[in-house]
Amino acid sequence: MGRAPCCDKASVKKGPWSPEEDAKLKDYIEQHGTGGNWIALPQKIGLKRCGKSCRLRWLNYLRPHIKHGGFTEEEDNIICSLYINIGSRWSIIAAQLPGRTDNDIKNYWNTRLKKKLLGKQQRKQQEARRSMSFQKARDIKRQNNHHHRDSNLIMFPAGSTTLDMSQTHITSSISSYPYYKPAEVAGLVMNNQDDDHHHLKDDNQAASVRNLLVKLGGRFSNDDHPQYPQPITNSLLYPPIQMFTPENELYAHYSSSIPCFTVNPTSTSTATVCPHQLPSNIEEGPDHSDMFVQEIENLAVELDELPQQLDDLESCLIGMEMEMEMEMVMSTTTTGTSSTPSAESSINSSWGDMMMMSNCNCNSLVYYPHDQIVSDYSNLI
DNA sequence: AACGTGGACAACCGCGTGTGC
DNA sequence: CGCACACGCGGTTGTCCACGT
Repeated sequence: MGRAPCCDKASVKKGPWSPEEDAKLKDYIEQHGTGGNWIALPQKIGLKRCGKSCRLRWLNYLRPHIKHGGFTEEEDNIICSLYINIGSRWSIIAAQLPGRTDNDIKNYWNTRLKKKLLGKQQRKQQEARRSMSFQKARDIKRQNNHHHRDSNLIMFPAGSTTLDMSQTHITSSISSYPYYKPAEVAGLVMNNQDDDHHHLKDDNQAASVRNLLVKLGGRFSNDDHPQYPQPITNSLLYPPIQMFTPENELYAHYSSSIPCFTVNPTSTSTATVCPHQLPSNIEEGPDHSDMFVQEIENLAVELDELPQQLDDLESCLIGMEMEMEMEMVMSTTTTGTSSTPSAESSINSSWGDMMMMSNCNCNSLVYYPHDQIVSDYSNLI
């Protein structure tokens, strides 16, 4: 049992409207109105059209004061702004633009505006990445120092060695730097209006993003470290003052750092994704397929830029190693004590091989071995 | 000139919602 | 309350046309 059809499909005409049909419909409605019943209207006029089709034709084309094409810059801005805040609710967006129909705006968005916006974002991202790649590595070091002051814990990769830095007597000479936030670097932290639409979709979006990242080979810091139990869904979304949609957040983090990504700069949960971990068969959810394709394309762009960024990071890491060694020497000299052999060994063997990623709440830091990333990238190309 | 391709736009379809009985 | 019906919305598909080969 399906839904009853609104009209006899066999006897109604489909396809483009002829000028004669337009004239009939327009004349009738201008003289008599719609009569409050679109289904009965075509029979009254003698049109072999479905009532819904008549309504659509009138609303989108024949109605007075309808504008077609020629969207202004101001209209573009309004559409973009509203889309970012309320999503694809075209009728609401159209209500803010006199003379524009929802169908028109929808088509305009899908065919032009979306591409225009993405192009702007990508250019912005590339500029931000280039100017920040060097600064990023320095911030990493500073963040580690900051983290040291806060929790005295550093989480290491494979084997998950946990150092209690309070026992190592290593003091930081840099103590006043703010935490590194990838999304701020990317310039994509956007102000968000308090909007029900997002609150309604928050949990689903968070779950979708998390699943997507996991499918991409990502993992969450609290997956490995259950000693830091963290709520996943809400932690991806707050504070609510910051914009969160799968599109811009994924875009921001896939594009803002290599080769690991953070889901949300303010989250207590960190996801890291390496391009080499892309599985061969990805099953994305139907609701994010467009976004997913876009992210894959973004990753391809990222891969092109990896060599230069790896060079930059390598240079920084060498500097960081030297600084670290000097700090240890100075600390040993000034305090007359040294770190425990095991801790010192872990530092020396791991520090230079790390690619770091951040967690702004500093519950844990997640690292990827530098050699592995270089090796995997070489295999990829 | 013929053909293929992609973009832009128009129209359709299915489903959720509101309303009257 | 439940049902039937019409409306409205958003996603999808179809059609036309410009452009490149």
